[in-house]
Amino acid sequence: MKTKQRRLPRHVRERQLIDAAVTAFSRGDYHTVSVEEIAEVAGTSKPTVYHYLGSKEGIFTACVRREMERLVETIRAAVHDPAAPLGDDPLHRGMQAFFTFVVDNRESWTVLYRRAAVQGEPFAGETTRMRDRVTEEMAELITACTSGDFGALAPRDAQLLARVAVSTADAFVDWLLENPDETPDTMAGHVTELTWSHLRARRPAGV
Amino acid sequence: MKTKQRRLPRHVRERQLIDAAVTAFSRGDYHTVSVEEIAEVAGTSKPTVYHYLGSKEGIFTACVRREMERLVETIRAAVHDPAAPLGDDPLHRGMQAFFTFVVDNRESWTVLYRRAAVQGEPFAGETTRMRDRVTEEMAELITACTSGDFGALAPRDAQLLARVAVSTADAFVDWLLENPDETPDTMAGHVTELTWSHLRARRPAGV
Amino acid sequence: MKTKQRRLPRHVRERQLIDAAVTAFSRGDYHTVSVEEIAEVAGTSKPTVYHYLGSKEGIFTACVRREMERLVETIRAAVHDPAAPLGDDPLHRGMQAFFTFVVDNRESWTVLYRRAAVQGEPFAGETTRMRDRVTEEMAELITACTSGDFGALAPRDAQLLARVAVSTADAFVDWLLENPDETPDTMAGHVTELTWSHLRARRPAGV
Amino acid sequence: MKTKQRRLPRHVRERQLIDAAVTAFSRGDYHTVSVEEIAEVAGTSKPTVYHYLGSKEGIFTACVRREMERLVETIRAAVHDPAAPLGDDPLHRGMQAFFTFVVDNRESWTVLYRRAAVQGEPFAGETTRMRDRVTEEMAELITACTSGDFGALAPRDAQLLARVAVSTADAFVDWLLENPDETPDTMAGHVTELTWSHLRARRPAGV
DNA sequence: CATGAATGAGGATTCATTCAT
DNA sequence: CATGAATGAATCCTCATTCAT
Repeated sequence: MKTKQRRLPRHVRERQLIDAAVTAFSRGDYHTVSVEEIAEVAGTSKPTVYHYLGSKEGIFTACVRREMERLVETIRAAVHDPAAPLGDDPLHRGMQAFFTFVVDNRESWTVLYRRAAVQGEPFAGETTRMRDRVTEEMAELITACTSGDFGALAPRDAQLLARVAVSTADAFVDWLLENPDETPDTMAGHVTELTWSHLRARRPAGV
Repeated sequence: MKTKQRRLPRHVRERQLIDAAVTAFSRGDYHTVSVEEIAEVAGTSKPTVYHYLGSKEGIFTACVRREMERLVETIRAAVHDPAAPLGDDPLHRGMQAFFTFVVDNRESWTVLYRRAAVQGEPFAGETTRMRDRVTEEMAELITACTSGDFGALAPRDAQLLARVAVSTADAFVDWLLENPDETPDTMAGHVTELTWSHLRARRPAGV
Repeated sequence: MKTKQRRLPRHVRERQLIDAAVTAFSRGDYHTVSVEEIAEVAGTSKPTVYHYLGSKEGIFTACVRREMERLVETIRAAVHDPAAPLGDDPLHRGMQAFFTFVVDNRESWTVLYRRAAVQGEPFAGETTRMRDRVTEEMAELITACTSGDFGALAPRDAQLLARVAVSTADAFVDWLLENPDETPDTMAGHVTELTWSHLRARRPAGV
Repeated sequence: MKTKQRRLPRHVRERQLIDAAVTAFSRGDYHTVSVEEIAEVAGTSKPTVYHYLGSKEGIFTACVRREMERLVETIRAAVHDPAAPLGDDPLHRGMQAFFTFVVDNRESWTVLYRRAAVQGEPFAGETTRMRDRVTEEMAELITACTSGDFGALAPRDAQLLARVAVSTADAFVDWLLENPDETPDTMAGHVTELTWSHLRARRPAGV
């Protein structure tokens, strides 16, 4: 039997709860997951969940917020990694970090990318905005990496490329799931290469 | 006043109902849309909806099934268009057909690609399977188009490419919505080009 | 066993439901009465109650509205009774009608006067406004009846008198409950007399 | 910042808590006010409240009990005021005391008269009984004051008069709130006068 | 066929109350 | 003593689904 840890300090319980919620929401739809279920996964009772996160919407938003923070932080750290060898492609490092995160935190990615995007929900506003941060991050990354090589990339083009990159990445997540011999690195390679090739195509003069 | 259409032949009524359901499901996710709402959009009463489609799950599945049929049919027709000029790229034609469909039937695409993907639902099995048919179609298309130029493309590679193509396409749908000056043709161009460039990258010997 | 009347036409059920709600709300507080309880009293299920009245607040408001309408109507009819003998005091007739109503509809009065007045509830705004209509009615009645005898009564005085009359009346309701030998007529006599005496006291020159 | 008062003698703490509870219960009805809210107003935590007052019902009852004690004491003191000039009407003094109390302790009166009256609550028995003590007090007062002038007033008549007096008084409370130029004294005058006039009416031979 | 009427089942939310520190 | 932490038990409300007309 799992020994229930009672009387936990606030921030520990809170983390525990969000962990549980991420797991739950990755398994099913916002509406399919009941608060009761989340409480069970967390090993607590419904009122406790409400006490800490306020409402179902609050639970969901908290998940998206926290996971997004983690993801963005991970990517940034990799991109700006001071220990990286000179001449190493930061775009590639960012992609690698991204894929590693996604593979190591599949549930997080599902919640972030698939669940947060549903329109017509009360929480749509906030979560969609947060979801878009990955794309923004990508766009900035791409802009930064390309500015030297091809002259300034139009912001709009960076946006489009970023979206393609993220979408592709998401497709790769499923792929990774079904093909265990693929690694985050391979995937990162593909996307990076794809992005560069796309860049070359859009800026033929640049080569 | 709403002119009630009584006594219509079964398949006509059924089509009307599915039309309504697609519209409704494109507005919100499975759980957000109530059967009552669907009945309202269709201009009938709930029992009628049940009479024709059996259950909410039945309604949803019927939507996905029908829209998928239409989409696949549209792509196939374009690819095998006997009126196409010789030397014209069938992959490009397929993409064009795809994007045109998506732009002209935004609701259908939303239901097909966004709503049908939710896991953890009773209907997940069937709709996911159907959703995958677009990818299959794409994979076949890619295989067919490339077999001549690069030698047989490994099925697995085709699969991966197809997924990337579809994901990218979906990203482009949002892009199209936000950038009205883009056209399905441009988008199709991008994806085709992307795919080819990816192909070249994977088969360096082919160039 | 009570044969449940199923499939009742809309307006019949609605009346039935409000009847039940009045009974229930007269027995306890807004919060003490559960919707389930109301449904039981009405011989239906909760969803039906919601279907017809929308929400608990809606149920309560509907009760107050309907009962207030009935009460005001009853008083007005008595005051303007064309069959009343000449020289008969309309104020007295109004009071009589009021007390008769209250005695015959004790539950209604409880809901109207005691339950509708609770401040700090979401419904407070509307119900308080309705509750005040009895006082308004009284004030008008008093003004009308006295205008001839004492010269115009200041609106403010009429207001105050009306409030006293209604308060007193409410006290009499309890009294009536505990003293079955008192009749609405006696009570009406007391209040009328009280009002007149108060009037005389406030307008000593008027006699 | 809230200065936490620790280690106060029991009865001081208790008084503080009841003060807070009266304030809270005057703002909303029994069910609308949460124990948490009371604790907040008192500047403590829920368990402390429970420690001192036992249960929500206990809190409420304690409020009613204490406030009733205070009110009755106030009236009695005024009625039996040894410093009162000879010939001064004790009934009037009592009324004056009553109104002054009510105006100075509006929250108390609200709790006492409006909140304690709800039937169908577990505590209804006790609080209603206490609430009735005001009326009893009034009845005794009236009996005492009239015994000399009109011969013994039947207890029943005294009861009825007392109720009218209290109801009227309550009506005047609202009136006072809305008409700041009225004073407790004026109000007391009205009620006294009203009572006397009622008495005269009931005992025509007495004049 | 078509529909107005009705409900079983389930989910979000709140709150009085109790421990363990 | 005092309190942060935790929950059992209700309560409001909604919705897919079924009859009877």
